Amino acid sequence: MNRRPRTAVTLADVAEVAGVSKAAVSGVLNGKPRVAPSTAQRILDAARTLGYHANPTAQQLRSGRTNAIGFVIPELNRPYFGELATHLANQLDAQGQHLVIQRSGGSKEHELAAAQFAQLRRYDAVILSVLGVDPPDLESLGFSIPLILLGEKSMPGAHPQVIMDNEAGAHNAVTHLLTHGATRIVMLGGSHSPDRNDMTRRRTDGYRSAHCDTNHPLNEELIVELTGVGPEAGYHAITTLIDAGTPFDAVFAVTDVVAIGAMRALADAGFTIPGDVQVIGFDDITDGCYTIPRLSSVNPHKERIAQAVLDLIAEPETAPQAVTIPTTLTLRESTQR
Amino acid sequence: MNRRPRTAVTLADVAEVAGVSKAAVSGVLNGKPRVAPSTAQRILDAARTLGYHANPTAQQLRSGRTNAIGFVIPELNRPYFGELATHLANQLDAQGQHLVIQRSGGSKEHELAAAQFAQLRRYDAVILSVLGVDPPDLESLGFSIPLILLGEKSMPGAHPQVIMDNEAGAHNAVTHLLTHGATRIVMLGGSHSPDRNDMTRRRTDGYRSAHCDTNHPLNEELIVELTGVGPEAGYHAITTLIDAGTPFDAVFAVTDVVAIGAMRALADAGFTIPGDVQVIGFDDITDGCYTIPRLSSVNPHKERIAQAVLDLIAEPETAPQAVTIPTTLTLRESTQR
DNA sequence: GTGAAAGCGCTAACAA
DNA sequence: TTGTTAGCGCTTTCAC
Repeated sequence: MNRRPRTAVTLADVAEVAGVSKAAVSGVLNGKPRVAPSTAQRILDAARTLGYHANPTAQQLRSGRTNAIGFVIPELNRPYFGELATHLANQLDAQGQHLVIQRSGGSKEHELAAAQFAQLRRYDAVILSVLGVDPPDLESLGFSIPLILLGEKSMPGAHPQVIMDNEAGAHNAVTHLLTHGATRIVMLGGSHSPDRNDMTRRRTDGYRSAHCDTNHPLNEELIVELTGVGPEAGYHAITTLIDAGTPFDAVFAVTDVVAIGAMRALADAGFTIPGDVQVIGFDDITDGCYTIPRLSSVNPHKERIAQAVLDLIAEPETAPQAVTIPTTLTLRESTQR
Repeated sequence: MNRRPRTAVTLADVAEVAGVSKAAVSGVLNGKPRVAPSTAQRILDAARTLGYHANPTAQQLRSGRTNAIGFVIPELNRPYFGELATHLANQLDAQGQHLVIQRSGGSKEHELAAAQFAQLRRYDAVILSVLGVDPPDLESLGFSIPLILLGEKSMPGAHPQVIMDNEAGAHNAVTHLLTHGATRIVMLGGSHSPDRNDMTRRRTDGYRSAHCDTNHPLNEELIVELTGVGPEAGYHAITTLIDAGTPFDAVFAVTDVVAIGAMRALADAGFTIPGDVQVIGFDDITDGCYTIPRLSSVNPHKERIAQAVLDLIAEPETAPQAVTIPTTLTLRESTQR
């Protein structure tokens, strides 16, 4: 009478129909050649007839393995992460795994953290884009699965990490501007507080060092903090700057998305790009190839980042603790030649 | 000797330290007031001291519940899905659930389907953006969890669905163009084959009916099929059209992303927008507010779609089988007033 | 108010 | 070559 325990067909059902043990069914379905071909065929037939599908939850509880890699990102609608995720997913699909994406942001940071991090134990490994998460937080969570940090700056801790060379990238971009006629460069989305250790801060450091290395004066008023990460933040900040009468002849935006908002604000105010104002973004997203003018940008080499992450996952111990991926500068139409 | 079964702290460990049963621990941790306050406190202390985190896999196997909703989308770097996912995630976070995103596309469609759909059983419900999945496929998968279809056209089958009113949206957009000076409108990303039943086809239907209803002649040569879904596809198609000398005075693009590529191609060829050529896209993505000129678009009301999906998940049976969300037209700068 | 026991569906040892 | 057994870590009756 318990042929249908709930609604789904279980492995036990298949075993019963095929007249074999559950172990035999499990073996055949997982490609372990433990039984005679005739038995295997009988099992396969029974499974198909019943419409059996393995319960991944039970499989994981028993075997400890999933074929899923979690990727935790701060926002779901950011082109940079979308493109990076695509690279990761392509590689993982090819090796029979799959990528699963979750958002870490949302309303309150830490409230989510507690509940959400627990859920990450469902994955074989987790790629975590660190923003507000501090090392002590991570340790206190008692992470038992491989965790790869995708970050801005080397963080002390026991987890391997792939870090983008933010400072060098920003340095190159700003140096290019300074050596191509710019004297007053807005750092759009920069950071004034020296205690922060995030992407914003790292890129501002590069902005500063570029001025220093080329003996250009640096105006703190040109380092503009942003309240958001979307194009509207860049648009609003540039509009405010123009309205205030602050002169500038270039914009280095913390991300391409922000740069796109900035370019719109410049166009609305009647400035030409790159004639009146040059613009460089960061991330080299695809959208930048279709803006008017096409956006020059710091290319973080997402495909290399993805590869480095997967390598780190593949070789848990032997790999170096922190891999830094260098950036290059992609010049398009928003900067002077 | 089996105090540490593996590496993680289990509920049994907490029970032992607190000197209570596993049931008591489980109850307290799940907020079920079954024990005395003093006992509860002891359990909480023990859990914190040991750094206990519940194993979600085991919880699910036993209780059948996750707090995760799966969202399966065709590509990871499409703004429309990113924005829709953000709406869904915002709502779900607020009610203690979380959204998990996976890609259905990738290399081969059906090969993935088999392995991947099985994994979806890990979720309480799955929101599936249907593209190449046919109804028979779905049924054969023996889905045992609530499945919401997010689609273009009502599909026969047992699953509730939220459908975008593609045809009406396209009809409105094209009618606007036809009544504002356009006579030769390119349907960029249209479909010639009448047997398809996808988004492409639905929007082309609206394009056709708009011509018909307003007594405008329709040129099949202006219905251009695309090989991709990114801006490069729109860019390439428009460039080809211009090179071929095909005259046109408006473009209705199947998505905003394609429209953005088209606008770039028009600019490169020296056409003004909307003076020489008007452009309307579909999806009303945020990026459209920052293009030059700002992009007019069919607004599918993603927040309403998200709400409808969640309503359908919340009330499994009582809800209507298929909900259609109407679209509106958002006019910006890429069309004539 | 609390504990004991019975599994959820599966896999990995060990027996046969 | 195959079947039996013992759990993975948790929730949930049911007894006390």
